[in-house]
Amino acid sequence: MANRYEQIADDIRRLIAAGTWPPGERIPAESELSTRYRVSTPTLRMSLDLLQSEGLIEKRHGIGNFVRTPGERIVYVGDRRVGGVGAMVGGRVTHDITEVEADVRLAVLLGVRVGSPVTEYVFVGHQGDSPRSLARVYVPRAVAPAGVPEADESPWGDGVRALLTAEGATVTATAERVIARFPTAEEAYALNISTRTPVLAVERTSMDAEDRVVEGAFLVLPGDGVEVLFTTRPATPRGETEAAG
Amino acid sequence: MANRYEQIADDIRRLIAAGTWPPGERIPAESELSTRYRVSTPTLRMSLDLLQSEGLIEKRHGIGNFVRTPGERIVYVGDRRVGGVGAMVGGRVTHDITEVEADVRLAVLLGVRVGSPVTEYVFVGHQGDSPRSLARVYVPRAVAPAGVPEADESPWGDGVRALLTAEGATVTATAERVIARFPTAEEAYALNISTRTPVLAVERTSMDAEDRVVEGAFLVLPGDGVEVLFTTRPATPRGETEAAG
DNA sequence: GAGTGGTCTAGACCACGAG
DNA sequence: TCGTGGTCTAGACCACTCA
Repeated sequence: MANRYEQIADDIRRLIAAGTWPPGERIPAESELSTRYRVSTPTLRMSLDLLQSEGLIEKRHGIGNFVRTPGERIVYVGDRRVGGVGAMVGGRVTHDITEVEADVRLAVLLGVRVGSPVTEYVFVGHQGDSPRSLARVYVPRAVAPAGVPEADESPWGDGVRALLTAEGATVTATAERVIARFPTAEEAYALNISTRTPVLAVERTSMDAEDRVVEGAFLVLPGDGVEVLFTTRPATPRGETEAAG
Repeated sequence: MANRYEQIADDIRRLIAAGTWPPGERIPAESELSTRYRVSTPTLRMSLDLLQSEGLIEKRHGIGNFVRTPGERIVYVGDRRVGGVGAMVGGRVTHDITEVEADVRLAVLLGVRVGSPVTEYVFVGHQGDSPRSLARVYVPRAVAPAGVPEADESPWGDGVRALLTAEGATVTATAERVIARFPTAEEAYALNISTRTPVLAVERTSMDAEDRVVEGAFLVLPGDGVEVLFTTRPATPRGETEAAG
């Protein structure tokens, strides 16, 4: 026999599938649901945590829990960093540039010495009101001076790569390492998600022909609203509508 | 001010880093920790959930919580499916073959009609005692008859691809879609993880030269013990030792 | 101010693993 | 049997959003 909170998640999942609450609509308040299912608050919240991680509902603090529109996931396409189906449609990207010194983590990522000068570009991608991606892109000053990416509509830092090419540091290879974890407090705040929403953490390094690391990045993408897609060639996207069954 | 459970997670993280509890060792029981930090059970468990998702501790029901050995993550290498550093070292792979009919989800993945005959290969990769990967690999019967992958030490179904080549269905392109979510009850059971451990879910489709889908797979990898690596070329792996800082 | 989700309490009982 | 982690209760109070 399944746990109580899984039973409840199953039931709500079924109700959403049946169209009881259409996409975009608010589902009953947690207090009402916990009364209806005769469970306590933490138990009900475990159910909602499951549904949220599946991308079926979206939590909005102080407002309510909402049924997600299917296919609303934005797509990070590995290697070519091109927006996929619905990627950043009507979206907005904010960025910020700082000069920093490499800490241990950065030094390992970029293959430079601790304390080396590095340019940090922070991109926050928004879809509608909510932030959907956090990208911290780093370029060693030894590779290229700090520059302002122009008209950058990419939330993953494409503009930075364009700058690199202009500096003669063309990217010929990319490695991307992906793990699933919970966000740090800062990441959760920046992405406006709960600290208990799983995120995809992508660690990217770009190298030039001499195998020198010319760019590194830490990407944090909310698991409930983003997918990462890797293909061995340009590829025609197939059935992207299958949200999360 | 950070939440109480994040403060506690920070403190335990610091103690682990300081070597108070060496890798492989049990940390104090949850009841003791909740007494020490003067918090209730659910609060303390939220802290441990964070540490678990970072791969710092491993929970064993009925035994205790253990400090993970750093660099213990196994590596799924996208596109070429080659074990990376430490991948399946001393590991063991079990597999199981069944004839099934395509349900809706499978039909979408493989581009076949619902009810079409499909061969299902289930691989469970183990590292030491604990399962670390669950791969469900599907091949339409129209592409190739069911076959037994020989001496398959790959937990991702490499042997199946070898079979396909033998049948004249050579894979020329692969697309891999990655999301982060919580596991289903079945997945959590198969992987021996809690239902609140984030997992990486990889949906893979392999195509031949005619763009026919010759293989599809659903991979479920525990977020706390696996990473997914994608590179644009064979690549020499760099500093894989940085476990999860 | 009213309603919502987020955090937290101080326990209880169950399921699992080892001796 | 005993100690462990897993689930769950029936509340409380805080933080956020909107009218």
